[in-house]
Amino acid sequence: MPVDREHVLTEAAALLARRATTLMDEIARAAGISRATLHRHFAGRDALIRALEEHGIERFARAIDAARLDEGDAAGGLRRLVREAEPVAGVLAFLFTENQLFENEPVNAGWAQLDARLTALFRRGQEEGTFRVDLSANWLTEAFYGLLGAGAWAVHEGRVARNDLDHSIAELLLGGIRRSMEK
Amino acid sequence: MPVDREHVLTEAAALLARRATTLMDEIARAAGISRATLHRHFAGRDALIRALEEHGIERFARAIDAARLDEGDAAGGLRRLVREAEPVAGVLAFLFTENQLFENEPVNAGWAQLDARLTALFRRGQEEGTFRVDLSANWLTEAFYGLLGAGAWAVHEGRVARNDLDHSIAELLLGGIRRSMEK
DNA sequence: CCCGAATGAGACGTTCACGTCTCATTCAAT
DNA sequence: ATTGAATGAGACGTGAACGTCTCATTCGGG
Repeated sequence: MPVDREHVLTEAAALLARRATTLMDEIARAAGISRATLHRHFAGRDALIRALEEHGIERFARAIDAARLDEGDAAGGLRRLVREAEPVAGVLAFLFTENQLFENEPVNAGWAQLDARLTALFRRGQEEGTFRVDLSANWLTEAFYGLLGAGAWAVHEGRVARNDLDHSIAELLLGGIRRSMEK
Repeated sequence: MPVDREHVLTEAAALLARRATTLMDEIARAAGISRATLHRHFAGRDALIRALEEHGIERFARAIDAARLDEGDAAGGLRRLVREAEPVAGVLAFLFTENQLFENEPVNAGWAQLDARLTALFRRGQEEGTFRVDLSANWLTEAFYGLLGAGAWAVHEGRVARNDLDHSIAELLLGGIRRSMEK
């Protein structure tokens, strides 16, 4: 059967996110293929990482598109974003935690653009008066990545049900831990 | 001059959190010592990682103690915890993101205990009625680590001022992004 | 001032994962 | 059934980082 490139990248991201030194052999086995085949599809470890970056950035960009951040109120956009980005969370977690990889790389540009779109969403919410202004849009962007990564990991470890993930992330981000009267 | 063990560990954590494959030589240089001296103080790379785990767990345990999680309401405890844990955030970020290191390790026990203390705090808040119950205490614990790590990273990258970090983390966790009427 | 301890610089051998290659086997399409 | 492509299993050489060691130098206490 032909190798499912998408599947390989997903498995690789899940492993690499939590142990950047994961062996090529382990990645191959996790993806259900042999090390030889892994090398046939990705020229080497570096090429695999690059593919991971490209793949993650592209999928996340599509998720942002699908979330239609400009429509409706900012909170709704954020909820849609969480839902759309959830399948990419594992890859994003890897790129986010290990993103010193980009140093002096052109890939950086693509990443910065995605950051900018997120930041714009938060800024819009602040300007519309629905998001608090004592937390900077930059920080909210970072927090988004952090929570998404933590969520992906929690699901992977079985501490959170995958079905609850969207709700757990979006609600914590929007409403916080404290019980609120206005809901 | 004598080697400042604490300083070496802090620098090592900062580098390793971003790139787990950081060379021993780079760690040594970042700490301002030679590779030879680094090896004189830590038997090897593994020993350095172990020391990092031990050090991080111990410092975080002290932070939890200092936060007096049992006193007052849960929200206050969480605020104090964020403040006390902030100096350890860099080390914790490394341990949290790279914590597949513990597999089948006794160190795991120490971690589990810290986790339990955090989870207990969130559960207490839920039982007292001040924390929402639609987000599990386990998830809140994971989210705490995620946000702390993201915060440490954001400060390191200059996207958030260190002075704002406590407030940024604690307020986002407690109140969320959405502007609330009840404050 | 002297002496011991600690450090820096660098050389050296070893280890281990990587990347390449070969060969047998399986799979899919015709 | 046949053929070509893709895969799995495994061997092999290479390279880079590691850990150890030596020697000169510096630092700090007596």
